[in-house]
Amino acid sequence: MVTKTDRPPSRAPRSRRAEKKQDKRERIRAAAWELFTTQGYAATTTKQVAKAAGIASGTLFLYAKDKPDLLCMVFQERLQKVSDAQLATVPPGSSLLDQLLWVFRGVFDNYSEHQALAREFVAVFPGSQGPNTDLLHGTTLAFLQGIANLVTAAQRRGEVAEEVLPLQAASNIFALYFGVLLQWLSGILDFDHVLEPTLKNALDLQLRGFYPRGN
Amino acid sequence: MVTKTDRPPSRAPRSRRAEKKQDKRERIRAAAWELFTTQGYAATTTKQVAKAAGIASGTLFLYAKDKPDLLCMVFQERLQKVSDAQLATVPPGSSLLDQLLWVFRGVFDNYSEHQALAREFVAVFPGSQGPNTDLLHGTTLAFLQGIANLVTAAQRRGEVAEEVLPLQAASNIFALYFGVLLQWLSGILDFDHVLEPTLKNALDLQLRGFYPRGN
DNA sequence: CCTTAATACTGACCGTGGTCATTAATAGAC
DNA sequence: GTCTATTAATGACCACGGTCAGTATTAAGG
Repeated sequence: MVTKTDRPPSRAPRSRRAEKKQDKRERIRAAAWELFTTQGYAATTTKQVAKAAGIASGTLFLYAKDKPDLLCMVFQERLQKVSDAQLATVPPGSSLLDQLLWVFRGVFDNYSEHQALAREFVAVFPGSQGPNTDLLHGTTLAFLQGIANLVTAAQRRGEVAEEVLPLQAASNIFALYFGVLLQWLSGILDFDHVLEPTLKNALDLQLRGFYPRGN
Repeated sequence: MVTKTDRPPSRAPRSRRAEKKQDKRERIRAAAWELFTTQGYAATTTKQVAKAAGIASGTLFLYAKDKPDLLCMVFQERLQKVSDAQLATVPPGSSLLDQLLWVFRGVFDNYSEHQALAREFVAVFPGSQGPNTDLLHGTTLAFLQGIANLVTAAQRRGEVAEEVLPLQAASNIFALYFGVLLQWLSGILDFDHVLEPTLKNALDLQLRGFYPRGN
């Protein structure tokens, strides 16, 4: 019998260690999500998360720099998924505005499922650091690129002027989205008004600048 | 002698209490600023601030809800001043873009004088609550209105289309400014590039949408 | 197999922000 | 002035996030 544990890690180092580490990561993420959503972020102690994940209290901080970074870990995965899902299913025939609203609707809906936690997240994210926060920044960048791609496509359709730089446009759009997100989660804005008048109006005014000049 | 402590607080209740309270507020603000700027926000304990202000540790939390709110207290005053100063001295003959850059230059310069602390501030501000944070929100609103006024003036000059809503415009502009601020203080952006290419480009693209449509 | 180096995990420990029962100060009524 | 009600200030106290010296686990070489 030559089989069984034959190929020692040919390239992908599925070493015992790496496997266990990945396992723990997942357990931590799951435990944090569960506790944060049921008890709230502030009311959950890091030691509770550690215990629920089956690790010692100090071990947690080998996987997240601190509590904020832990929260980012949880959201990184969710945002990654939504962002990919929405960008992949953009209605092809629609205007750029409608496509953007489609994308952001997905994101906002995702946040709204756990509004309290989302609130903590946006409160914490701008000042957060650490490996998971870095991951999240990467996700955000990919999202930005996705929006830029929508702009490029709109240019091909002649819907947007050639001289508009797609990434610059995406950056502006993202800033508007983020501003509305902050307003909503600070309680200044009600969820019912987020997408429909508020974000739409903001984007409308920005997109005015995209159209080919009326010559 | 009918003088001396004659008028009992006719309207403005300059009661002994209110006076002392105001005094303490100032002492706390001064102490916090001094310690935060010299030692850093994280390295300064609330008890240090209390001691430097000449009050007991617990008293501090009668004037600020928590440490973040204390930081907001410090910045509220500074931002109020800069914002007023810049809005009051806007170059009258310039384009809207130049006026906006004038205003934001003042704000950015102000932040850059204490970059490390500014960083902590923007990290903490979005999630902050409490009386001082509320004050700061008021200041921000006034600033927004100031920008809206610039837009209105530009409309009178025919530089901006009539159908653009000044407050909507101000809101979009502010979102762009805030985005750049976050980028800078997260280290993504160098200060030398903040105003000149980055913010200017963002505003340029937004202002395109303001101009009266061609023809 | 054994040995050694490297990596991962542990949990007692510490300083902090923030609370709250208690005490002090002030305002107003008489 | 004295008494009482209200508001402000105090600081001992506590739970938490985060650290780190010590221990266990795994990988690699012989």
